[in-house]
Amino acid sequence: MDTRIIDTLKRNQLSVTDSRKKILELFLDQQTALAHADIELQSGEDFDRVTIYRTLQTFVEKGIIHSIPSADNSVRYALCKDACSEGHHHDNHVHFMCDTCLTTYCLDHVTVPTVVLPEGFQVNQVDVVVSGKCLKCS
Amino acid sequence: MDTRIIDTLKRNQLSVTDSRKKILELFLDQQTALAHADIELQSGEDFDRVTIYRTLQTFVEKGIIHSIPSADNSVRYALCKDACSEGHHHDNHVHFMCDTCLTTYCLDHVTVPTVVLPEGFQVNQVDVVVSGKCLKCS
DNA sequence: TACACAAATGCAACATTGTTGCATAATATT
DNA sequence: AATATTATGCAACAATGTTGCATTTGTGTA
Ligand SMILES: [Mn+2]
Ligand SMILES: [Mn+2]
Ligand SMILES: [Zn+2]
Ligand SMILES: [Zn+2]
Repeated sequence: MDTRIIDTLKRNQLSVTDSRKKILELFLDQQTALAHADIELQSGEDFDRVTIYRTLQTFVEKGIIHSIPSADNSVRYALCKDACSEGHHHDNHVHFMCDTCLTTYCLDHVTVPTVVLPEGFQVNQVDVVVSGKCLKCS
Repeated sequence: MDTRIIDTLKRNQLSVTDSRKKILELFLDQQTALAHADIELQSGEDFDRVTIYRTLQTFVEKGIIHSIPSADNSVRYALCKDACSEGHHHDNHVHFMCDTCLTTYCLDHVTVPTVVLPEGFQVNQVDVVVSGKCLKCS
């Protein structure tokens, strides 16, 4: 059942450990984004905070998850569904954060628009974060 | 010379205090965004950290400055140039954050595109944050 | 200008969040 | 099974953010 989890870890040359399996499982179970605090709470068996920080960092580097900017000093993370790889993220979809319940969604089917910048600015990545009321909170 | 500063404060029913004058001055002098830490450093005369937090919060509420989301857990702030007012921000321009020098720019002339969301999502605000290399770092 | 009221500041104490080094434990390789 | 490699947990620390309260400062009025 967790072959998908193990596969993902191995494909990314990561050793298969309890914390990595559990944290990756959380992301797979969830269709919304997770903050560090969410993981700390939901992981059940408690891993050290430091381990969670390091695991998230590793997953981002490997292109397993991507980070989502926020205006409230709490970055969230979500699974990469596209073909992201080490150092190369291609998650160009829009994110939605509910003002009420703070749930953050990856809107995989809403792609980020092209933005034309003034002369001199070199675009690396475009993040679009929409806030408002989600389906449940309307 | 600082009549503009005093005017802005009075127009927003804020009493004119040293810290508010100084912090607002910093924003007026600067064309880029400022994080809490920047203000603490640049304010010269040292105001208590708490005062800076509260001043930033007040300025955001009054529509004097707006906050800019980031993917690195450090929200930045910049002057509102549009007609923002208490509880009603209208800063619908794109922001640019340099990966190299971390400077954050308000691209006042680049307006955020319209984003069409799936059924059920109610849009309140759209934030577009572009990262890459700025003019100085190219 | 002096006074009284209202509001902002500074301080202390605390909470939360994030970072680093290192010994130990777990995993992968042979 | 033995070894080499890597991740984990712990401790100690740094940075960031929050709250209550006494004191100071600013504002409107006498
Ligand atoms: Mn996403
Ligand atoms: Mn701006
Ligand atoms: Zn919601
Ligand atoms: Zn730069």
